[in-house]
Amino acid sequence: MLTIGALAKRTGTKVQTIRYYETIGLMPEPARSEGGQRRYDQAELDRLAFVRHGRQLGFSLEAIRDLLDLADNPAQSCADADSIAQRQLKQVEDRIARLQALQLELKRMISDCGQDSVAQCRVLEVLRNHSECLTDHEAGSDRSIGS
Amino acid sequence: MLTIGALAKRTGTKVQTIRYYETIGLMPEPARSEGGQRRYDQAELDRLAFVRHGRQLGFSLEAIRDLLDLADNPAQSCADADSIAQRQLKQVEDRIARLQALQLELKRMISDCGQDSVAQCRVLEVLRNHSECLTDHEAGSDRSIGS
DNA sequence: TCTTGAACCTCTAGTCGCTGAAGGGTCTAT
DNA sequence: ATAGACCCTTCAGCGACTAGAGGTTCAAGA
Repeated sequence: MLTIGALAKRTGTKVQTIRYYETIGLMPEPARSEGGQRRYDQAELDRLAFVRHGRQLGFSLEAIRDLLDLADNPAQSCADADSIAQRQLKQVEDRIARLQALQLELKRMISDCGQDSVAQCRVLEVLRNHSECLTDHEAGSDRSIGS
Repeated sequence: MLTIGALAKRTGTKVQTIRYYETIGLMPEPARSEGGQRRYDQAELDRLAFVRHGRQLGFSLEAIRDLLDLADNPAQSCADADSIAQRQLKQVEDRIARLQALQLELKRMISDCGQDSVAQCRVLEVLRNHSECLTDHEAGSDRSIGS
């Protein structure tokens, strides 16, 4: 029987994060000690490890919820899990492409900047004039892979 | 004199976002019509364009605030603007590296999955066993470039 | 001049995935 | 018995918006 602190240490999660996962129903309500403290067993440790690993791979909590459901029903086809992973891969690839365009633009902007006075600064100039950019960098939404 | 809607359209920004920028002091309080509606001039259009372009390049609003200050004081050296841009470039490069590691892991995970039953699903298996991963993918914080 | 309806206003709350802090209670080792 | 490390709940905050409710203003057409 693990305390929440021990579970946190073993999975590299913060204590508050575990409680947060419980409030949103991603982790089950655990057993409690006499005094009301949470006590976890192996199944809960496994589940949390699964969640954390999914997060490290950039899956959203919603995606992880779906993957957990699949993992809990071992009879059915794994096509669903595959398609969730495919979607995630595609998102990662899109993000990489977008970031590489930004990287190019930033490099160009910086290398042109001779660190003169602000009046002729390339960095500021480029920000002022989008037309000096090579790419569109419209940028869709991009948030992910927390901590 | 532009209405907020016209300004939004010209800069590709949502109306609410402009008002949000005003509440956090990134955009000045504009003039108002008799009836109390916001009215913008060219200087404000330029400023908003600068902000949006900075966002597209992945700068945080804090970084943009600093860049705006620099742009407003054209006498001083542009080394500061340069270093803000350098920092941004470094962040982008780190993010790319991390995403590429994820990409590899996801690809490996997916290609091993023959879409059999969930019991043997590679995707779920990999999530269960971090030890099957090639990389550490510890992942620092990663959020950026909202649109 | 009146009316329509699109666009504007303020204010509040929600998004995602946590994180931190306040103000307490519990557990365990000495 | 007591110290102090750990645990509890609850609430607020982060960044950068986004959405909605409920009301007002504006410009154009009849």
